[in-house]
Amino acid sequence: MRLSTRGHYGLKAMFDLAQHYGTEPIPLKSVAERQNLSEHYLEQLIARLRKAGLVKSVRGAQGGYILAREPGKITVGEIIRALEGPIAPVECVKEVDPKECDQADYCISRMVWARVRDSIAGVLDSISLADMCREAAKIHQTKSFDHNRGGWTLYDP
Amino acid sequence: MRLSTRGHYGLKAMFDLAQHYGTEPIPLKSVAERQNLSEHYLEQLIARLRKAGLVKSVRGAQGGYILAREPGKITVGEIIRALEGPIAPVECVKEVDPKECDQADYCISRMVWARVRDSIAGVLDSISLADMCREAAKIHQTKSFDHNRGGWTLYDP
DNA sequence: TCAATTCATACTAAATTACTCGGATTTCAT
DNA sequence: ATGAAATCCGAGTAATTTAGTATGAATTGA
Repeated sequence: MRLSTRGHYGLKAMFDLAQHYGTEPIPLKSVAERQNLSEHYLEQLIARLRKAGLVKSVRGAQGGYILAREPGKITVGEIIRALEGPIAPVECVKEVDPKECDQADYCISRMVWARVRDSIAGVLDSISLADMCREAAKIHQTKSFDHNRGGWTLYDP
Repeated sequence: MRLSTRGHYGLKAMFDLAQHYGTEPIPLKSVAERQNLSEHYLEQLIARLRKAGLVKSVRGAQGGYILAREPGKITVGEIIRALEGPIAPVECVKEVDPKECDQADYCISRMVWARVRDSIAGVLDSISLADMCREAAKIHQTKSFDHNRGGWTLYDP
């Protein structure tokens, strides 16, 4: 029940783009460095995301990638589906074009997997990139608690 | 986000044993036939289930397998963990012994996967083999609705 | 014009999957 | 006792997937 690195790394990259949303295009190189990923591998992942219409590219020098929509309007579910295909613990309960076996309508285990699929999709579709950014901001605040002063410090990059 | 056939087939086999619970030991051969699975492959899967204490074996002629506990006391979650290992969409949120990366405590995508893991575990741990048997009985009833008589027929094997 | 970038395709080593195969061992039934 | 029915065990293997790397062409701002 594992995600491949495609979904894992791809989400990291999209989160990185979300954190820089509203500025210039972000080159993959910097995404790869910040998230500690292979740039060449990321290229392949972002190609899928581009084809799915989740990011836009700007070619040439000073080019890079920007989210195709604002972070609040892109869900983790869309990202994962673009990278890994339809959510499905087993083939016969794929969200689109399921390959049903001949016992499909009385196969009980199939119902279990359909429930798992719905539960996964429910979580992924309920989280947007904006949610992740908010979470990151919250954590950053916590981490900058100043133990010497015994109080909160302002984040000032 | 796929389950391997281990979990998929293994659950089918356990469900089959559950439907025959309380009788003689069930040989793998018959399980394999009913569930349409390779007997040799099932042997490997059931070995894991036995080592996990979920089934008991009876060796020799007229031998076979029986559930180690009644179907109501065995959850799908236990079965899947025995066959596939700890539930974890990504390594860093494994239920036991997670391999955390150095950014573990401020990695936001990690939190997403932890929520997915909990959601999957929640579903799997909430379904017992007895639940599946009840579901099967319900469906069988529905399927034997007699459209000619316009009423329900009794199941009489 | 050059350096930074995206874009596209092909290749590959390693791991995993989904089995098969062969045989040893145990035990019931006759 | 013997044979058939079973579990048990470990090795082997073809196909697929994974997680990249390699190479180079095309695009574009400074």
